[in-house]
Amino acid sequence: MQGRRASLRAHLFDRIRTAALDELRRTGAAALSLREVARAAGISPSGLYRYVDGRDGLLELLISDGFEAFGRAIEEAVDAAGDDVLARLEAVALSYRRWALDNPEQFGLILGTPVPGFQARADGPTTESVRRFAEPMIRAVADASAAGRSASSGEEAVATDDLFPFGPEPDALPPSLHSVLARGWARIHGLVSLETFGHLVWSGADVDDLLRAEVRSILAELGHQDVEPATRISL
Amino acid sequence: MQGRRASLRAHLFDRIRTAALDELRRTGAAALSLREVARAAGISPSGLYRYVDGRDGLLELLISDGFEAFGRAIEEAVDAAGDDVLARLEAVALSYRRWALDNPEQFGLILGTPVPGFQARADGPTTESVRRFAEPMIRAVADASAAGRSASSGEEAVATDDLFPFGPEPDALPPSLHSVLARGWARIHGLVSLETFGHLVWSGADVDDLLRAEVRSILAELGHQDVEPATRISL
DNA sequence: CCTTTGTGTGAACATTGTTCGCTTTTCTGT
DNA sequence: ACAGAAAAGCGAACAATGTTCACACAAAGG
Repeated sequence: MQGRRASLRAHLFDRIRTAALDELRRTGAAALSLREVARAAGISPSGLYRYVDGRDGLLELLISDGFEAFGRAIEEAVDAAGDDVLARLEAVALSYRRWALDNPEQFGLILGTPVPGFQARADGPTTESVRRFAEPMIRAVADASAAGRSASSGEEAVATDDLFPFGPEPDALPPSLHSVLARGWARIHGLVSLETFGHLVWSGADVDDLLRAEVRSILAELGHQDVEPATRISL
Repeated sequence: MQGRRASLRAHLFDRIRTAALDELRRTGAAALSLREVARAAGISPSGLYRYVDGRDGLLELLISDGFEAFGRAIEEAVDAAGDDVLARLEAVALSYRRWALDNPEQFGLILGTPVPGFQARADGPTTESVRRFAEPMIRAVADASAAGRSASSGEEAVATDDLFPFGPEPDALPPSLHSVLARGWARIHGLVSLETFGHLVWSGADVDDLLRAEVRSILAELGHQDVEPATRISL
């Protein structure tokens, strides 16, 4: 059998993966101990270096996995949301929040304060994971943008896939989408990260409600007249 | 002289302060070394414990100082912005961004991923600093909200100070302000934190422009008809 | 003046990340 | 099939970290 070594290696690598994730969940990224991970995986600290390039390598693995899982969660939510543009965008926002609250340490690791020494290399696995993470969100916003444009101009709606056939290359985004995408993402991420990191406790607000308001506001600004405007706040 | 000891102590404490801040700026919060701070301050590691409760104490000091400085920067900007509600809110957003970009490590420390063991005690200095940090932003939003209400209803504008005489107690905020405050802050913070942490490089967007658009959007939703609506994005 | 209180030191300990030789196991080419 | 190459894992070692503790010394106060 050719794969005796390979299969053992794959097995151990999985044990390391889950051990690292457990440790991250328990103690957080800043306090993540390589030796502890090695203990939990049943390997010597030095042996870990055959699988992962030191502590930073461990973090890179966790970051990549984190983006992957985060993207999958969003994708599943938006897929389950049906065809309505509003429902899909709402699914993005609410699943974004839920995943962050359910995995605060991972969320902090991948989108919070960057770890000091670490910089994702373009060839590393992180880059691809980030692409996969961003795709469902980009799609939802692009759909909403296209639909809004046709709704406000009375034109025929154009299939988004024809407009944005971004495949493997992520640079194929039309620049006009950049700002609306950045603003939309930032609105969701702002609320969610503030809440996840504990800075929104003073307001007793239901963050899900705030997110829904933001989604409606985004759609309204994109030209969707059908969606009721964002809740007008009166004192 | 009664203050021989006290003045020496105050002097050394200042050296520790600046040494810690330097170290934070250089290496980041996660890699902040108590021994290095002690070296830079010209004191033994154990001697530091007479001034600060270990590494967490050092972080608490830096967090408190960070909120303080951040709040001062915003306050100065909004004070220099004149009386126009739009200009003041824009000053909040733009100074928020500038301070974050100028002090990324401090920004990450106080508003990014929380440090694992640390939790601000209600009696600690952090609580008061946070209050001072939030005040100028709250004021600007409250003013905008009040002005927007009177503008859309045609009523006489009411001085904000009469409406919200929040003094020392921060709980005196009217609950109706909570959601608009949270959403406004989140929009600014979302853009700024994403940019500061390096997650907005793909969009070549000018974040200042995005922030201005958000400020206008907030004002529009608060009932300011005079302000031009947020830039309508066309594909 | 003598006691009490505070200040800073140095040695010690446990724990961390990382490197380096060494042994043992698996693969590979002839 | 078997010798040589490659890989895997281990344990010892090293520097550096946070924290504690007994001790020496300076200041304060009756």
